[in-house]
Amino acid sequence: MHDPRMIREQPEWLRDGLRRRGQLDELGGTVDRLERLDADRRRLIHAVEERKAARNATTQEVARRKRAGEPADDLIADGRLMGDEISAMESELATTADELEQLLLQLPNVTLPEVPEGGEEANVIVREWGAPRTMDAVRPHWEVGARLGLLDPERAAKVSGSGFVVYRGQGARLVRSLMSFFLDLHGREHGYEEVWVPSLVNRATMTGTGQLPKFEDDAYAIQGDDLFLIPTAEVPVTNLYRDELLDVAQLPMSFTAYTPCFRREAGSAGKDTRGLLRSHEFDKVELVRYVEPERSRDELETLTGHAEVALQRLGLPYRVKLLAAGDTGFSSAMTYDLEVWAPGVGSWLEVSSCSSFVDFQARRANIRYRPARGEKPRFVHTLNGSGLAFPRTIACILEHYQNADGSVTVPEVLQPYLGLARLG
RNA sequence: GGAUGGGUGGCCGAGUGGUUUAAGGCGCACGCCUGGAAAGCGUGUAAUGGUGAAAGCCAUUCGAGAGUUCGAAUCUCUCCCCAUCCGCCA
Repeated sequence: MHDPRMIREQPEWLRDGLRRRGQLDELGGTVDRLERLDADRRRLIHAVEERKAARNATTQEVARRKRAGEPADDLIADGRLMGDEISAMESELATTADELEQLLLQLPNVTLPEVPEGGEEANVIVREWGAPRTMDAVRPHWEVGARLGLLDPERAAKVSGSGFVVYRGQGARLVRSLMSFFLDLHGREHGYEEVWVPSLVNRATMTGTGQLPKFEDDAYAIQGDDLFLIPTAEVPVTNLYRDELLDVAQLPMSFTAYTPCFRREAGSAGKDTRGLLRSHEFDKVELVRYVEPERSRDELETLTGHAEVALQRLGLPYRVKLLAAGDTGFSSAMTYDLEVWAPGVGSWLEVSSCSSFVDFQARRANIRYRPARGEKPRFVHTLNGSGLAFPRTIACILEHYQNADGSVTVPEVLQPYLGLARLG
């Protein structure tokens, strides 16, 4: 969410942000409407507060006369009249403020100046690491997984439906190994505090990070309890400090968490769903940072670097893609995707998305800090990124490390966790 | 699921219709004291919105919403959340 003050102070900045996302035609009218609503709102506030100040003065005088034993009936009648005027104007104000907020919640974040304009065709590969393996004689991971008994898609469909995964035997242990490896890497080496958080969260939490109200259809809701299954650990972890005022000495704060992630994937049914490419439930280790505003740009590089180390240790060739404005998520100001080459599928798979949200989430979630004693509280900047998502990482391991005999060499860094050098 | 008790500023906590314009404490800042420090003493210390060049002024905010009233932290209603105990239970 944006600062309402920005509507009147920098409406062109907002319009330009929408233009760069390619959404000016769609949402430009909203900005016009917001400008009118903001003017109305301030006019009403002014009028209401003037009446309230007058009523307060009257009320004080009534109190004084009562104590002095003097009659006050005339003032009480005045007060009643003012009360009626105030309620009329207040209800108009409430309508205006409510509409303003609803519209404001619909506007995406404005991307940073260095983010290229346009849609996904304008994405930029900023660097590459490792040598992609050719597709010759490499089977896709679902075939490898079936042959080695790592996956059981039929029974997954039976117990849950399409879009769910059952890992078995060495496959199940591979999942557990990744969880330990990623948490150890970020917790012990990169200095993140490891946290273990609920997978069910309330409505306020989902609103704080921007999943609600706009994307309610994408989330699984729990019948009868107004709770939601988290789509990512970003949601509970970023909301740990919702409605808190932090001391500047606490910053930066960084957390890493493993959680399952649940996504309805409404609207993407049938797209890239083979094997482990896209499912309704998957596992992920997430990185979340709370930082001072001045540092958030640098911190995005730091966080992205931490996610990259995970891929480097696994020896998987990847590329870093800076998303163009139109491809950047609703809440994000700048996003790098990490994509790993999957030689069996023959495409780059997104295994991490690292974003700076600047103050967009902190404003919604009301996470502030005091820069120095006596100074006004400011919103922190929040960042997060996957470090990493498991299923596509597993897909790439099964393809990149595939041997001619159908077995798969376990990346060296995972061998102590898995207790195996080879799958199959 | 049942019972009881709660939700007040950065934190703790008093407060049952009008000097609450939210007491007091902790923490913090500054000053006094001191060789220096601690202790002690004194002073100050909420957020948000509106307005203003600024100082300031005005308004709002005591879990949320609605109501009663000239006036609500305080009374009424609805809802949410938390704690403890009981029940159930991995």
